[in-house]
Amino acid sequence: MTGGKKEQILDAALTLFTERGYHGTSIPEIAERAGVAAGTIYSHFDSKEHLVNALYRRTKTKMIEQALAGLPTGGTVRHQFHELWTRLRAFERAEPTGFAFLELHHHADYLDRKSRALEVEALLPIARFLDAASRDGHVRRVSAPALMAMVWGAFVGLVKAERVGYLRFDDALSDQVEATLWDAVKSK
Amino acid sequence: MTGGKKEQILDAALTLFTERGYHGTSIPEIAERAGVAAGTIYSHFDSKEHLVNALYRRTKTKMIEQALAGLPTGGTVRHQFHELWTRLRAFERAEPTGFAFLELHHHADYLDRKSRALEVEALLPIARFLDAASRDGHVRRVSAPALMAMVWGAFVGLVKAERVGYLRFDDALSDQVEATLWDAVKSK
DNA sequence: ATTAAGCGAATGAACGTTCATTCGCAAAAA
DNA sequence: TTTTTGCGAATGAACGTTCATTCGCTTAAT
Repeated sequence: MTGGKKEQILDAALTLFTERGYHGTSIPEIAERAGVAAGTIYSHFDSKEHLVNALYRRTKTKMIEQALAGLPTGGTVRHQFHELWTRLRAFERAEPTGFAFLELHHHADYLDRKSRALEVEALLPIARFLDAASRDGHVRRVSAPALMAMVWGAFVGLVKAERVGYLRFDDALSDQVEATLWDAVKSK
Repeated sequence: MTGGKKEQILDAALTLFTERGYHGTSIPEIAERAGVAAGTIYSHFDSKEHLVNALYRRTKTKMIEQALAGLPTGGTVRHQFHELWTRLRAFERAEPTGFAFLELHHHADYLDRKSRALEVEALLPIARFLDAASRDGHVRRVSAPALMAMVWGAFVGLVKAERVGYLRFDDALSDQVEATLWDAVKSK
């Protein structure tokens, strides 16, 4: 079976790209951490650029499946928001390095067309949710992209603050912040 | 005079480090963009690492002076928040590349002790503002670091969304978002 | 005439990538 | 059963390139 080593390489690359960035990580370093020879990486990926794109797609797809796809369309808008928030946080808890990797490599210029297409696909469920909520007058009269950027930005801000040691993003804080942001977003 | 070329080098480095990252930018590239020889960079900075630290400090100091230092301590808390928001946005408008550079290089491992000390110094005025507001019961009973991370994160989220073309962060939107965030933060 | 500033070719280390070779194992031959 | 053959996966030394940094020289200033 060939899957074993390929996964090892992707896992090693995830850690190193997240810690030191794409250009700050060398192929020999990835090979060493993965426990394979440098040449082996090239029997699984055409180039360093193909590797980072494969990793980006694997990680982003996981996030879409676990956090964004199949959000409930029924129930109250508040409940839908709760579901989105909870799943997003669950994904970040389960895959903190993956989440950080996606943030760090967002719109990087070595991402190819296929990877960029995934970015848009990820935003679609949120955009649909906000559009529906806006149409029904449940959220503030602020443009959907702006609300999205605010809420997403706040979430990322909290995750980064935790990573740097400024706070602990535990369940209690998550509930408080969710309530705070909903208060900000909901129509008055 | 030596200042002319030094500034040119710093300006070139700011643009390139922001566009391609620290490891993605070479010294010869910086030299070419600055219109100086590669060797000249080394008569102004000991190394690439010293250069990025000098640039970080120059940029962060500007942001502290223009946006964070000397915030009003009198007046209503709402007015203080308005002042903070307005100055932050003014700085980002005046120096978009500088703002992006600081975001990108936040807590990077090639920053030295002096540079990291500036990060804390930058946060002090905001922390003081939030502590005072919290003591007087004007803001939500959520920890100050969490409120800070949320508001800062939302701001950064909007700036990033604009850079990528998802929205236009104009005065009207800025006012709407400021009001929205204050609504979220203020005590109920 | 002396000094300082700037230059850019030169340097060695490290990079991404290649490729001749080896390895481990399953199927075929004995 | 034991041996041989064949093959894809894995290896790591070696390649050309690019990197950060140095240094002997030229130019300009005093």
